[in-house]
Formats: sequence, structure tokens, C-alpha cells
Amino acid sequence: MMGTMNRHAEDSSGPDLAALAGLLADGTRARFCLALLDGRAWTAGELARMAGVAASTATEHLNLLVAGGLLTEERQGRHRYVRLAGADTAALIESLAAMTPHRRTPPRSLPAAARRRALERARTCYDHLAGALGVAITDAMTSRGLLDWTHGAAITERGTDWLAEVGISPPPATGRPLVRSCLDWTERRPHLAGGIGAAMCRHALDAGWITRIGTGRAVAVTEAGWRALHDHLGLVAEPGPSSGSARSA
Amino acid sequence: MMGTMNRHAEDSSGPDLAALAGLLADGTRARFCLALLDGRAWTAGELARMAGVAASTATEHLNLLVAGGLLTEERQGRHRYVRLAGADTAALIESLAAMTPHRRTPPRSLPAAARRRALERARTCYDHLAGALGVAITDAMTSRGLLDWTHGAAITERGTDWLAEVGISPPPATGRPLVRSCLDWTERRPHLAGGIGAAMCRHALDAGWITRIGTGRAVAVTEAGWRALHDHLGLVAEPGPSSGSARSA
DNA sequence: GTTGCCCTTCGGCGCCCGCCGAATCATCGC
DNA sequence: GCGATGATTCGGCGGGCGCCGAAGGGCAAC
Repeated sequence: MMGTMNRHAEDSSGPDLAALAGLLADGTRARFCLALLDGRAWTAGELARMAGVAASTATEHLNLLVAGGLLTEERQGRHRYVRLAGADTAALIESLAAMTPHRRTPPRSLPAAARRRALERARTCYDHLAGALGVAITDAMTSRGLLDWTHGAAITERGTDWLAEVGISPPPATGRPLVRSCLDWTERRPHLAGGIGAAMCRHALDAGWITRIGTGRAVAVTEAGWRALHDHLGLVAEPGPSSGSARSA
Repeated sequence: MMGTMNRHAEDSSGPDLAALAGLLADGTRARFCLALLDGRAWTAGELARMAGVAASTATEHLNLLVAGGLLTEERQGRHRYVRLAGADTAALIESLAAMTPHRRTPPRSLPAAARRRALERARTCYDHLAGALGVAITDAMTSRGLLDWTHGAAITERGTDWLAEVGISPPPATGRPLVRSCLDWTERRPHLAGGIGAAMCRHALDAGWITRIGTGRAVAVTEAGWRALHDHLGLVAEPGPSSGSARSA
């Protein structure tokens, strides 16, 4: 691979970093990870079909990703379920994807365009909400004084009260930051992530405010969800062919 | 490379992400980027010697990294200077390095061990301070109420006053967050980054509180630097073979 | 038990990629 | 001008890696 000695190398972690990056340096593995960004567990076969590779190929990739610590696996019967190892892993992949050169290739077919629009409107990003909906919620919270962005992202006292009022209980303060900014993938704008972002997304799913569309990351806002968004944040549905976007009331 | 069709691929950015990750998936390129984490410009030859590869090899790697947007170059005469493209690039590399499996391989030779210790004590991380010194400063600022970590990293009002008192002027609020948490590489603990972290590092260099050791990232605290650290943060030098570590007074 | 599905292992193929050395170009110092 | 130094281009080599298909194992359903 290279000359044996590295006299001046002050840190030996060059190969380590390369090994980690190498896990994501393959198109198929990258597609796997992007699909897993929805935070759910996929089977090996699902991932293989999604990426268009043979099952044996998917197995080899999953072995690498699990051995590298990016994925965790869970065997159930004849199925092999894999998911992202943790929030830090998801954040890493998301930040990589956000730095990717933005190539706008409009989808060819009509259903593909519809799927694309659904993804752009509202989706989950590992464990929190993203897309136009996630950005709109974040903006509304900011303009109502629930979030403070003067020095990075932070939640205000009014924000804490608001969470309790809505019925969302933030997770106990562990190592994970409660509030984190996640750069959106399609919107190119920051939105709310971290422990509170995850709690809000979980609550929205539990309360039936949003539902998953199909098997992917895309979500749709329900009738009850629009009412809740209006009552708590003043958001109303953007007029359009299908509800999903939002704007400030 | 793979089957042509990707019917179910909802996002076409799999290959894009792989291409970006592929830039860091080589040991030599990763070493380049880690060396460039000191935020300074290196010549192609310096990087080649540091990594132990031929000059022609270094040229090819630099072409890839520049074309990929991770590095920017600057030609001066017969020299080709390269540096990291920006703070976001540095943050990406740093977060990748932080997620690397921690392999503690004690250096063989005595001078290598000394260099290693110097790096662990105090170094620059792109544009802010890291190592034991960076963590100690961050901890001291936190315990004195200048930083608030309850909801991510944020600077308090007392912190803003303290900056003015010390003579550090934070940069104007642009897109870059003023306060950011950067996970340290050797300490495995967060330390202060972002615009204010950069301003503090710059001020410490300008005021002669710290000086660079050799050509790398390592820095040493001067006499005047220790006095300033004591006066402003109550830090004193850790007793040891060479000053550089710090502890709370 | 038998069948079918999901996953895994293995061999083999082809391509890409990182490396080098030699030759060439560009620049600086004399 | 001339040599020295730094950087680039080019050809060629070797290895690693991603892909597949066929065969085998494990589990669930019947």
C-alpha cells in the first residue's frame, strides 16, 4: 500500500480515518446508509432490492458496515435486521450528505417525481423531522421565541414551558445534546435535531399527527396533525396538490 | 460498477456521498487532511515528505482533494500551497477522526513520544485550541459561568463581558455559529470551537500567550501565557517535565 | 418431513486505484 | 545564461475491491 515508515507522521490515525471513510466510499454502501437514515431497521433483502444488487453482495456490505461499527444488527428468525448504530453515526452521515455537491437532477418518471416531492416536504432524519416541514417547525419555534440561535441552537425558558404544555417530555440529559442543529439535505437550512427533536418526532408519530408513507423516510401530516401545528405553532397547510408543506399563518 | 437501474432509490445522492467519502478513504489523503487540521497552508512537497510518498503521488492526491472541494490551493512561484477549504471541512474531518476506533499505540522512539505528548497537551484544531489545554480552558470557562452547556454549548452574558474584559472581540455573526462544541481527538471531551473559539486562539497567538512548536499543530504556552491563564481563568501549570498541561487553581 | 424463503459462503472475474520512476516544465538563486 | 529545487505528466505495475452466480445452511410455514 505505501512505504513502511512514516517518520514524520505525528498521528498514526491516518489509516484509521481512511478505513472509516472507506466504509462510506462505495456507492452501494452509501445508499444503504442513506436509506437507514430513516432510523428504522431494514432487512438485508430489502436493502439489496433497494440498491439493485444481488443478495450476496448486500451481505458482504453489511458485514463490513457492522464490523466497522456504523450499523448494528439484530437477527430474528431467518431475517437479518440492521439499523444505524446511533445518533452520532446518523449525524456523521447526514453531515457528509449535506456537504455533497448539490446536483439537481429532476426525476424522470412521474411517480418518482411524486416520491421526491413527498420527501422534500416532510421526512424523518434518523429520529427527528426534516424536509420543508422540519424547517418550518424550526422557524416557527424560533419566531415564537422558543428557540434561540444567537449562539448556536438553544431552547429558551418559554420553549421548555411550551414543550410541557404540548405534552412533550424531553429525555433526561445524558451525553447527547438536547438541542442540535441538523443541516437539511434538500432545504439547505438548519432544523431542530438532538434529544428534543427526537422527542418531538416521537410524540408526533404517537399522537397520530404524522404517518409514514410507504416504507421510506417520507411522512405525511394528518388532519389532526395540521390542527396541532396550527394550535401550537400557528402553521397552516400550504395550498397545493397534496398537503405536506407548511407556512406561517 | 453496478446494475444500471435503481428503481427504488429515492435519492440519487448515494454515489455523491460515496465520492466525497472516497476522498478520505485513502490513508495518504487522510494523513494529508489530518496534517492540514492545523489550519495552515502546506506545500505539496511538505505533505509528500510527511506522508512518506513520492512527490508525484502527492500531486495526484492534491488534485483529487482540490477538485472535490475539500482543499483550496494557492500558487506562489514554484510552490503549491494547500489548506482546508473551510471550517465546515475541518469539522467534518474532525468528527470523522473522533469516531475512529481509539487505538492507543504508544510511540516507539523517544522523540516521537515527546512529540506525541506535546500534541496531547496543547495544539490547534483548525483555528481553535484543542488538547488538554483546550479542554482545561473550556472547563474553566464553564465552572466560572462563562459557558452554559445545559442545552448544547452557549456563551453566557458573563461570558460576553469576560471576552470584552480580556480584549477578545468575537467575530460578527455570520452563518458560522459563534460557539460550537468540538469533540477532542485525544481527550475525548468537548472543547470550545466556533467563531469565539477561533477568536480566542488568534488572540492568544497575537498576544504571545502561546507559540507554535516546529511546523505541526503543537503549541506551547509561554510565561506570559501562563500569567494570563491564571489571571483570567485561574489556571496554573501542571507540574511536570515540560509545561503545557494545566489544572484548576 | 417437505417445501420455500432468506441469508451466507465461495470461487472467479474485471476494473479501478494508489504507487513509483523517469522525463518535462516552471521558478528561483547565482 | 546555468544549475538547483519544486511540481507535474505519463506509462506501467500490482493489489485490492465490488460484483455476480451457484451451492449450502437455517428457519418458518404447511
